[in-house]
This record gives sequence, structure tokens and C-alpha cells, in this order.
Amino acid sequence: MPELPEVETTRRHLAPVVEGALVDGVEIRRDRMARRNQRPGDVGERMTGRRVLRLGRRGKFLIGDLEGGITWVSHLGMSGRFAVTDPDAPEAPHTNVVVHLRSRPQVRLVDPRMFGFVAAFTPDELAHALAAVGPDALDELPRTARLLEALRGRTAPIKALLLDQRLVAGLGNIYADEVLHRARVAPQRPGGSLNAAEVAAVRAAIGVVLRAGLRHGGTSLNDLAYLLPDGRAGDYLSRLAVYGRDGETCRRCGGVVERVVVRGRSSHWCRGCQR
DNA sequence: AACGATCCCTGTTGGC
DNA sequence: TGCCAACAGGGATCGT
Repeated sequence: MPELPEVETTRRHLAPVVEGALVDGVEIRRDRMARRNQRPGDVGERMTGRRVLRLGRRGKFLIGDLEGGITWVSHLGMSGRFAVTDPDAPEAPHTNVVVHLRSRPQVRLVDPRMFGFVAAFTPDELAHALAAVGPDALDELPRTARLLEALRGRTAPIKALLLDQRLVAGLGNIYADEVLHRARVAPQRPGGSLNAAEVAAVRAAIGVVLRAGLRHGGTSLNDLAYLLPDGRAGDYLSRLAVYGRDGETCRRCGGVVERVVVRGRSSHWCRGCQR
């Protein structure tokens, strides 16, 4: 699924294509993909005729600054990917949004499940839209003391708290499991029960795991293949320590990787080395 | 306020 | 072999 490494990989592919480009139009083929705006037509109306100044990211949100104070925000949801292609190239199924850029390749959002979205926000709307998005897990990772304070008294499982984008933005179900395994912390542990050393280990693991994912171009699962904008697949899948490996051997302690459901999400862990 | 459940959506999978 | 229910998950929303 697209989590921080996949979104950042996408951003790096898209940035040279969209930065400095003049938007000639935005086709919203499925209104649902523009649901964050009051009217689906707002996206095209606000973006057309403006240049993209810079493409950034916070957590799993792609954030493009346009001329005139308009911000282009998009999210890949669970099955979205951006394709950068020649305007004449045949369209992949589920091409739900097409961004036309003058004298540049076309940027297409392909998203079968439509959990992703594109939006064009005014400054006021932007502040509201991103109010619940916390510090970026890679670029703005809070210090251990700050995380410890945020977790104090929390009874929700640490796995659920790592998925809460308000605390730290960018982790999804795959990398959260990988982080907890690396940090040797069990996913069911109440967040407030972690001591300072454990929080420090989780913090360190976030950086290591996300950077490793990024280095390998992200994780492409077999079914809903997340693909890079050039069509290639990320190869971090083969390096996952626990996610999707239930029943298999833990590479660190030789135990058996188990699958449990935590807060309605599948979680993979090794009771041999996670406490 | 914090927490947990539910819903959205569709391709894939697993059980009968 | 074929069909269909169950499953997957990021984030918004709602009830407790």
C-alpha cells in the first residue's frame, strides 16, 4: 500500500515533471476522486492556468504549491498510483484523474478502489484539510521526549497509535508492523506502557525502516500492485521482516511470525523477540 | 478527550 | 470447476 516511502518515491518522480509546468486542465472522470472539494469542478477551475511552483509532501499527502495561493493536495489512498506518460499513450484501467500540463507529459491518477483523492484548496481550506496531519515521520520526526509525552496515559495499542496520523504522519499498516518488530515492541502494548528506552527504539526504527523502504523504491504487493510513476515495481516486499509473513520463521530469533487483529487491522509480529 | 467501530470501494482470494 | 462471501486498508465520522 502507498505509505510514506511509496509517496515520497512518487513525489521524486513527479516533481521534475510538474514543477514549473503550466496546468492546461484537469479531468475528473469520477466525481468521488474530488470529494474533498465542495464541487468536483473546483479542482480544474482552480488549477487551470496556473503554474506548479513546487511539489512537497507531508505524511502520505502530496502537496503542490501553485501560483495564486492555490494548493494541489492529493492522496493515493490504498490503491492509488500516479502514472507519468505521453499524452497519446493508452490509458490504464481506472484512470480516474488526468492532469494536462503544457509541453509536458501527462500525469494520471490510477486508483481502482478510489480511496485516494485530488483537491485544490485555498489557504483557509488547506489549513482545515491538513489540521489532523501531524509531523512528517521522515522529515519532522519528534524527539523521544516529545513522543514519550504524547504517549503518556494512552491506553490504545501502540500499533493503533502509530497508524494515527496526528501523532506521526506517514506510517501505514505495513511499515507500522515493521517498525514495531525492529523496535522489539509488541503491537498490542498500550501506548502509555512503553518506557523511554522503548519509545527511543520505536523512534529509531521509524527512521531506519522508512529509509530502507525508500531506498528500495517502496513496497509493491502482489495483488494491488503499487507501481512507480514509470511503471516499475518497488522491491522492498522481499525485505519485509514480519508483514505478510505469518506462519514463517522470524529471521531474527527463529520464532514464528503470527498474525493478530489489532483495532480491526491485521498485525504481524513475533512473540519471541517483541515484548 | 480518547477509544473503538463502521463505512466507503473493488480486485483478489479462499472456502464450499 | 465455479460461485460468492470474506478480506484488504487510509481516513472520515460517529457513538460511547
